[in-house]
This record gives sequence, structure tokens and C-alpha cells, in this order.
Amino acid sequence: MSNNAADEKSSEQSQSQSQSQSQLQLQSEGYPRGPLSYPKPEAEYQQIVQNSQLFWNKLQQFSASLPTNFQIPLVAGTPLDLHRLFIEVTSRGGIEKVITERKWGEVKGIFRFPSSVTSASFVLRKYYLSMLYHFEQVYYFRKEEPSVSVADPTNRNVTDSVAEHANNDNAATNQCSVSYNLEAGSSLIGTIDAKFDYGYVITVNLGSENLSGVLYHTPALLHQSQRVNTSAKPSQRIRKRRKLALKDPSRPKSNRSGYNFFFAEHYARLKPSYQGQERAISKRIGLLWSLLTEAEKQVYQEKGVRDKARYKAEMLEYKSSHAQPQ
DNA sequence: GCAATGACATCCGCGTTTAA
DNA sequence: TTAAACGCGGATGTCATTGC
Repeated sequence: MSNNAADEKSSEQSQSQSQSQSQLQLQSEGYPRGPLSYPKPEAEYQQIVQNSQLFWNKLQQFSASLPTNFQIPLVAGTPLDLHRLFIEVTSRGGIEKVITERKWGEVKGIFRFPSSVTSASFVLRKYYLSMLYHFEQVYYFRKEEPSVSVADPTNRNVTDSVAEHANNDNAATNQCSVSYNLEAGSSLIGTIDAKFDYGYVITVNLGSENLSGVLYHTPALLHQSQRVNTSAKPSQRIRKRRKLALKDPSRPKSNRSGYNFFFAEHYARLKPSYQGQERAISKRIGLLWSLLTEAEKQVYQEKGVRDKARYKAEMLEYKSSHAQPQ
């Protein structure tokens, strides 16, 4: 099928869509509006990978079934090799994996874009989402229905997604800010039209209009990350310790020296008067330590000795419980 | 010799997003 | 399409001491 033919077909579909503008489609970012069900794949994934011509034929046919214009994107003035992009992404487990595992750097490296392309990762992701995402779902994952779950490879929540769509100029049909003055806590009545991996396709009755949209389950991981974000950012050492703790949480904490106890005590005291001068605090505490008499130091040294004993005892127990059976 | 222990601002590099 | 802004995570710096 030629590009023109594809354009004409998508144009017709666009017109039919514009006739049903009451439909509220809360689509995920950049994803072409997909059909309720996918066409059957007409080739095996391996064939698509091995045969570039077959790939292009099937992609154009597939794109024609979607309400999007099929146009090969240019990057730095050069047509983007969508076949190569498809292979590189699917060989890494698909778009969701590439995004969540931050593998765009690897994919980007394959294309060897000129240095002038400063946002290659984002461009590749954008074009993949707009041109290859549904194709991947059918020819790689062999899905029969669209799974809009990809809304969350970026791990953002529904609120963010909706807010973005409300700000998206392209989302002509995504007008969340419809004339209805909805507020948090407003009640709506609707029906579930379909269920998919991460949520539901729903229709809500608003006056004389029926608005369709998607409800997502907020991933548990997202909740965790949000909780983390609401608190102060942990220090690099704390993150490192947490990493070590995750590796072996039962390992006893290292013992602290007398100076460690002295430092902790004085740090808390000096902090209010040394706002934002942590290094100055450290130097100050070092000076104070050097000015202590032996008797004064002894108080802290004893704490260190006790902690050392604690550490030794805990390590003995730890080692005996982790000893390899002979 | 390196890492850990207390605290965290600052810098840097990389990936993502936005505006023009 | 691209440059710039932005966000995030890791490394560093300060100190003394100790265990591995």
C-alpha cells in the first residue's frame, strides 16, 4: 500500500472519528488511537525481523488500519530505520522494558546519530510509541486487543497522565476540561465496556453526553516511589547502606568509634547555627575533639568500646548462623 | 588500603521533557 | 527538529577512628 493510500484511508477514519467527538479518549501519551481489537498478524515475528521488505509491507498495512498517518519520520534529515528500531526494541523485551530498564542509550547507540541530535533517546521513544507500539503488540506479543497498560512504562500515575492530556494540544478529543464543572469528589455513573491488563474502558454519562475513557490501576511500585518522593531525599551514603542492607539485611551494623559518638552528639547541637555549612561543622567538631582532655575523651571512648563489643558479639552470631554446612 | 559511621550541599553526567 | 532546561542518581568533601 502506498503512503497516499494509507493517508486517504486514515483521513476517512479521522473524519468518522470527528463525527463522534463526544468520545473522551484518555489515551496514553503519544499512542495512536487504536482500535478496540487488533487485526490478526499476517507473519511470524522472526519473518518480520529477518525480512525488511516484509516488515515494511506489514507495517504499512497495519498502520492503515489505525487512524494515524503513516509517514516515515526523519531524524537529522535522514529517514529513521523503523525496522532496525523495531528489532532493537523487541530484542530487549519490547518498549515497556526498554523504558523501565532505561535501555534507550543502548538503542540510540545502534543508530549512530550525529552529535547534533541531542535528544535521540526521546525522539526514538516518541516515534516508536507513535508508529510501532501497536505493531509490536500484535507481531511481537501476539495480542488480540489493545492493552493501554503502556501508560505506565513511565511509572506515572493517572492524575499526571490526565493532566498532561488536558494540556496536550493534539488531544483534541481529550478535553478533560469539558464544559462540565467537575471537581474532586464529584460522583459519576458509568459502565465498564471492556477490561484490560491494568484497568478498564468505561463510559460515563454526563448530561446528554456519554464520555468514554480508560481507568488505570495505579501500580504498587508507583505508590512506593511517590512516598519516597514526599520525604527528604536520602543521602548517597544512606542509599548505599540501604543497598547493602537489601543485599544482606541481617548483617550487623559496623561498630562506631568514640569519635563517631562525639561527632553525632555535636553535629546535632551545631547544626542550627551552621545552616548549609556541613563541612564547616565537620571541621569544627574535629577541632573540638582535639581540644578535649583525655578524661573527656574517655567518656566517648568507653561508648566506642561498648559498641565494639556489641559488634563483635553480633558478628560471631552472624557468622555462626551463616556458616556453610560441611 | 578501603569501607563504614554521623550529615548533606554541591557538582557532574546522563536521560527526559519542553519550547521555539 | 533541536537546543536548552530540568530531574535524578552517583560521587565528593569534611573529620577521626576502627574492622576487615
